[in-house]
Amino acid sequence: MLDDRKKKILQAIVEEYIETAEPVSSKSLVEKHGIDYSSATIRNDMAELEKIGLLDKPHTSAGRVPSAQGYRYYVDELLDYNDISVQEIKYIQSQLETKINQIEDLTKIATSTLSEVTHYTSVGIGPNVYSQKIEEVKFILLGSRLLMAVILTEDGLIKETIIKFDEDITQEQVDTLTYLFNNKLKGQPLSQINQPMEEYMHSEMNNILKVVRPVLEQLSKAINEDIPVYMEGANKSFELPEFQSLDIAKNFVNILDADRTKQMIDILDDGENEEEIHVYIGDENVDKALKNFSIITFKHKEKGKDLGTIAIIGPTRMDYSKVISAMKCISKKLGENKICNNKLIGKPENKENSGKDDEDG
Amino acid sequence: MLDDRKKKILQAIVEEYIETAEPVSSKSLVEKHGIDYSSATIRNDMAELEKIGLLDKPHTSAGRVPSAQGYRYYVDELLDYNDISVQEIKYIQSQLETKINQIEDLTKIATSTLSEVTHYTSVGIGPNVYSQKIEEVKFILLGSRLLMAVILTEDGLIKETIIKFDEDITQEQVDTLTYLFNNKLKGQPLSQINQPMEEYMHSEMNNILKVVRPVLEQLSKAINEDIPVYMEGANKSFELPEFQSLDIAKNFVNILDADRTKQMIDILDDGENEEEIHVYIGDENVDKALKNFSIITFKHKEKGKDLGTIAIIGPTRMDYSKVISAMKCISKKLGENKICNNKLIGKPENKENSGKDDEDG
DNA sequence: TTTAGCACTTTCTTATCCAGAGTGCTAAAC
DNA sequence: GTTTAGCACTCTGGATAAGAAAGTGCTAAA
Repeated sequence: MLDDRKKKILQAIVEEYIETAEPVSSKSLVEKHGIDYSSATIRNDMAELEKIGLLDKPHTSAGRVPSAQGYRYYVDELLDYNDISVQEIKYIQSQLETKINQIEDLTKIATSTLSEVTHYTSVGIGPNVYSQKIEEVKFILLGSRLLMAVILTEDGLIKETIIKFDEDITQEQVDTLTYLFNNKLKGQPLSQINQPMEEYMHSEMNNILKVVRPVLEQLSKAINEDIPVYMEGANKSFELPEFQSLDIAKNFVNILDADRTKQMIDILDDGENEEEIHVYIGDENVDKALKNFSIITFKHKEKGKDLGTIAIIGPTRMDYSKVISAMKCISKKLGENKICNNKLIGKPENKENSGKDDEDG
Repeated sequence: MLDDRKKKILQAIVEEYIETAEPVSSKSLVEKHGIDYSSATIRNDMAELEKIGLLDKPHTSAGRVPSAQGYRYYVDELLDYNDISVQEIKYIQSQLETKINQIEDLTKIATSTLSEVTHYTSVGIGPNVYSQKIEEVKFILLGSRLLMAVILTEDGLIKETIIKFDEDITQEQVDTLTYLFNNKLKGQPLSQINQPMEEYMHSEMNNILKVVRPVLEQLSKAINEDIPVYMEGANKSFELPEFQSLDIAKNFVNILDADRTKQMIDILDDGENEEEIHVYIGDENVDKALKNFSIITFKHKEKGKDLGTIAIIGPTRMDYSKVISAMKCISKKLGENKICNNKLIGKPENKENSGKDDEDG
């Protein structure tokens, strides 16, 4: 355990470094942070903090810089969760009050709002489709060879995709399809849409198989590929001093581009069971390419339903306090509004009757 | 007009510079490019080419570098349109043979293929929705307060959006809606969806107005916002030597991020009437931020229908020859396949009967 | 018209020096 | 035992200079 003075020193160094990006000297702590000891005393403490691994030294005659562990200690023990101004709170609220029609839109808005408020790069991904359960599948004939499938999940997610056939299909076939799919798939998770269906269909109705197969193919393709990814403020990161280093800048672009989808989802959707906000500092990230970056994720849930994940990616010298405060503010607002419970899929709701919360059951 | 030797010199300088990114000396032209004159002679020619404005000199004792005008001359007069290997052609063909269900998917695939082949950053945008004419509008009730609208255009574009209501709506209302919209909008361009409709509806049926208004709002929102933008290989650009300059790198990120959508569309959808491939070199670009970059656009058309635009963005020192060759190859393949004419929207087609081309009319 | 030759210019690299900033340690003060 | 003043030591970063390398432009000759 650190004594109070060491805590104060560590906090001051972290905050000063986050603000200035310059190594922090013992003298500046006395002068700017009101730590009422001589610089020599502070130097002794700094040496010890370095020995424990909470501080680093770029070179002998430079000031100190927080290590990854130092940031970790700061985040776990010293953080201020209210580092957000009234204006910012109001801005967040106004943004999230926009009328939205789909959960994905909400994730998108939250992603850009978060980037606006924090001035960091944010990435939002849609909810984990795989585990969601199917409520209904609708098929709409758009042309004689063109079919649209709309999947509604119990969590209120809507996913549509288009299937093109090589031959004409009839409304009758579509009706059979609708019956079959709903009969078999209702209540099943989307991940189940692959093999078992085909087998089932095979035995069930042989003559409709040529219709079923392309539908299945396209459905699983849509489920696997179409997880929406939103990104905001990639350019903001380039204004940060650490992006003077070409290597870091390159690395960053590589992370965001290319397999950003897969990469991110793999990383972000990892810790399922714990708190809604997670902080991964520097080399705590599984991916080695992220060793100079920190990621803060926020999983948007409502009554246990996964509604998407929003993340901030920035240098390890990140304003953790600000980011986490903003996330908590967004989280609170989302919770208050209840804009994204299953009323979104159009179930009747009694606006004025606030007496009873009609849950399913 | 340039004499043959000067042309040869200009071409050699452009190509050498594109390859190496280093100013080209008179000596290297003799040694590496088989121009059979002494370096002094070449120097004289180079001085003249510089006087006409086709070459630049970073400083007195450096070699020469093509100016924007120099690249322009090269592109207009000296370009090789077959700068693409058999393997690359095969790769392009294999990529474009993937089964696709929507025109947008084709644009997406073409965008990534182009980036793969050229190693530059490519951007693809969907067709210009605004001018497309409506073939049919379908409404599907997804829940008691949730309506999906699907717009089919004459060019085979499919655009769907979701409208959420504050009150329950009935199938009857939806039917009326369908009748009204199709009656009024068929054959109209999408841009017409805004005011006139509302006025019409107003006089027509007063009691359905509360349903019509949100539908109109959401439809025009969808039309205005949802022009898909695909980007591929942003990270590839960062490997180029010009991206050592932080300013250029920053600029690039700014162009691609933020208002990339608007910016790009404004720039790319400019020259309507001319050829399908356009080259904008350095300060030829309207946007000043692009003065260090060149953009090559390729408008994908079929029977006069706009099916999207694909662009390559890179430094002015770009392999124009390679990019244009690849685009022509993609263009040819797209034309051969006819995968994206209006058969895509499911109209019957006689595969074996190649006798008559059934156009509408 | 072309070319050999050479002076001139500019960049790039390397070395050296010096000021500035900050630490670590020792010995004294509290 | 804790804190502090003082000072030697270390490392960076900017300025300056010198010399090598690369290329040009121009002149005079082929």
